[in-house]
Amino acid sequence: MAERKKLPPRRRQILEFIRSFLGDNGIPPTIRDIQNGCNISSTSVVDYNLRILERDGYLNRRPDVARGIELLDDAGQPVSNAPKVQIVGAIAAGLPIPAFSTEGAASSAEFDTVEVSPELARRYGKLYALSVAGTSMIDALIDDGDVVIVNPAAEASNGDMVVAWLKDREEVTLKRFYLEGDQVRLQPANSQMSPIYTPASNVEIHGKVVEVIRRFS
Amino acid sequence: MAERKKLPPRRRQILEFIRSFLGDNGIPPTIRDIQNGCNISSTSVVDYNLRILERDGYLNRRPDVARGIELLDDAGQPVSNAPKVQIVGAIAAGLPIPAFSTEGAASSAEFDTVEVSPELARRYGKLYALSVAGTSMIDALIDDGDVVIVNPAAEASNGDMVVAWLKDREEVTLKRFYLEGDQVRLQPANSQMSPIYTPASNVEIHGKVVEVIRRFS
DNA sequence: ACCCTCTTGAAACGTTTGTTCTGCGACAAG
DNA sequence: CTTGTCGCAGAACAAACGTTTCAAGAGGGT
Repeated sequence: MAERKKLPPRRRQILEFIRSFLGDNGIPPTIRDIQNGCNISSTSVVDYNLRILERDGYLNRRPDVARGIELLDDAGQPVSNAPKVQIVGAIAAGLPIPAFSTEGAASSAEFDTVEVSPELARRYGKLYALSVAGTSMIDALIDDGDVVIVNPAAEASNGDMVVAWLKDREEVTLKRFYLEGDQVRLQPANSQMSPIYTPASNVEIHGKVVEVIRRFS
Repeated sequence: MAERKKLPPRRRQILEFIRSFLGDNGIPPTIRDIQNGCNISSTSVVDYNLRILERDGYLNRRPDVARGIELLDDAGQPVSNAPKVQIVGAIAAGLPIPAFSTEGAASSAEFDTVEVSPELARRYGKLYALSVAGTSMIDALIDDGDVVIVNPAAEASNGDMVVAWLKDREEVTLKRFYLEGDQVRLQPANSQMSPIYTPASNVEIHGKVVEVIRRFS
């Protein structure tokens, strides 16, 4: 059981449709939803393929239950509908963020992801995440291994924690943002550290930090 | 529309049942699921009450669709099936945690809650959360306002971040736990701070910290 | 008493939806 | 050629499920 072989296009299509239907509607599709969504001529074909997908561990089916399809992940666990945020790179002392291009790579399994609470994803739209390598952000109470959730769309207001790109130093930091005339003050969370003053033209705001997550073990 | 009045017991019961059914099965219940689950004698009674619940903004119904019930939150937004963790109290310098009784209060709306990623809830079973008041945990890189997710069931192993109750001081701290003979060493995350050494009998481990969440704005 | 709204009860109806049966064509192995 | 498996097609069946209708009790106000 649960032999995850390579999928024929038809079954890949069905699986993909179930995923998107679940995302759009919050409930699993019926056999006939799948039939229409995948341009299949008969419900028996859908049933046939679902049967195989179940045998191979891609999903569970509750017999005689409407919309009884339940997707499984690689570990055979029920898949959650929690939004996943891509970890687009690591942020480290003085190092630029690799692969920052938010567009282009529409591939899904390319990056690591973190699950965030649906509430977050609802409040802000598109989010991305950065993992923090090293203790360079320790003054912002952010440790090695922490994950920072960033809202790229937002305009920064005074007092916001932002991901700031310093052009002259070619480095990224997490600081509180204050615009003072045409100067920018970047204030570490730790008030004992001194702030960075720099011309506004030297600063590129890459986003607003909305959450920091630290996992143990 | 969406007049959220006080609910009669029957409708409260139905709403509660839908919530728990959704948590247990991942899909919404049918009319007859509700009928059986709430010991109601007729489907028309269920429909009658669902109709009112929809009018008052507690849920949406997709007409003629099996399991077409969608719960709404106070803001009229679709409610997520993300697990919610109760914030059972605040943890502050030297202050005991109020209302630590994990049992007893089975009421749902009694506490504030935080949504956590389903993955967390799957890995550990029951979780609770503490909000941190004040900067007493700053040495553990935990700020004022941070929320700490705790697994109460776990046995603490050396190196785990734990919620420790110090009987003699009558206070709670977050430290890394090391059992050394019959002594316990509680090590602050900040290595510049000195650890606490105390007899094992003086320490009560209230749980293992599995995640720290910091929200901005 | 009457009228009114809210709520429950029983049953039936019709759609939605999962299931099953039979047959067909493609293709590879023996 | 025969056999077997895989995938598709069409149709019909049966269970699940939302919906509707009609009736009646419970309480409150006039």
